[in-house]
Amino acid sequence: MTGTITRHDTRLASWRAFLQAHARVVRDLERELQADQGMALTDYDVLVQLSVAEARRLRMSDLADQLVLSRSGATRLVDRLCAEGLVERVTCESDRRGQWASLTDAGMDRLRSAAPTHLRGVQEHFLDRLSTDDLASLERMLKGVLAD
Amino acid sequence: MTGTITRHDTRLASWRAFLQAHARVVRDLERELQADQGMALTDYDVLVQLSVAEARRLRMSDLADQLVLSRSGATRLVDRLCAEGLVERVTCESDRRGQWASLTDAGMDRLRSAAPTHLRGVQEHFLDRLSTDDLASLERMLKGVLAD
DNA sequence: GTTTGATAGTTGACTGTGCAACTATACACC
DNA sequence: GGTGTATAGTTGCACAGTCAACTATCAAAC
Repeated sequence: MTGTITRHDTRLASWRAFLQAHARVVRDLERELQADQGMALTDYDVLVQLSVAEARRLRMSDLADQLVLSRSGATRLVDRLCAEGLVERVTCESDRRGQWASLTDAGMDRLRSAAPTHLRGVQEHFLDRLSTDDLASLERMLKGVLAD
Repeated sequence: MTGTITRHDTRLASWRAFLQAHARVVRDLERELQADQGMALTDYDVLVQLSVAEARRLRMSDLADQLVLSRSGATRLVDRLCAEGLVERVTCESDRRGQWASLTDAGMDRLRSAAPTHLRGVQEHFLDRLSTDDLASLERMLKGVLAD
């Protein structure tokens, strides 16, 4: 669009802040969730995605897309959660190649009990540091980054 | 600060956009840098950090902090870069426990040759999708998130 | 109905990263 | 000067995630 930038372009400061803020906040949330709930952040994310999905289930590929994870990554993640009884696999009737990852009641309970820790963290490390207006513009900007 | 939030708080949309935007952009940059330059994004980040540091060197712990990486992670990362000749370890004279990770000339060259690919990606996937004003507010907001 | 190409998901081999435990050095205090 | 505590960095071990190769199924073309 504009000409090529150099390593000293001042706009890169925003990019670096973006990277660092993400890394720090996620690292802290990860540690807190692990310490208080013995749960990995990715596992939590799966439960959230399934909990808001239609019929509390998602095709493996859609889950992978939501989590920005490779398909094999999704396979193994769901493997682990199945072993814990939080998720179950259901073969898709209309497309026999496919699998639903479906949230069990135990999974829903686990999500409910882990949520307070996680949400408190998100609030403390992220939301409370931004004004309501800021949060709105942030959402708008990042949706622009995500577009197409 | 404000009362505890629930999983349905509307402010969480900003948080989710933040997570997804980060994951998508970083995944794309990672793939492009790997494909075009055979280099991992983390490796690139090390070279950048060292290149802008005083005397082009950084103590292991400071490097770990900059990269938001564990100390063992930094050790192994520097191990790999030393093996490639892009970085070298220098024992710190004033504190014999310490090590400097120091950018070699080869490392500087490698950075210079990889930069165009990376910067083009950052521009395309991130910078060009935001206005100059947006980038400024973004930087301000994220520095607030990083504060203290 | 068979062939051809695309898609869904899993598996094997490998890599990167974290935590906990460890070694070595520094610093403070008696 | 010796003792105790903190800090810098590395290593063992475990585990999560990626890419490439594979199997099974679907859909289209003929």
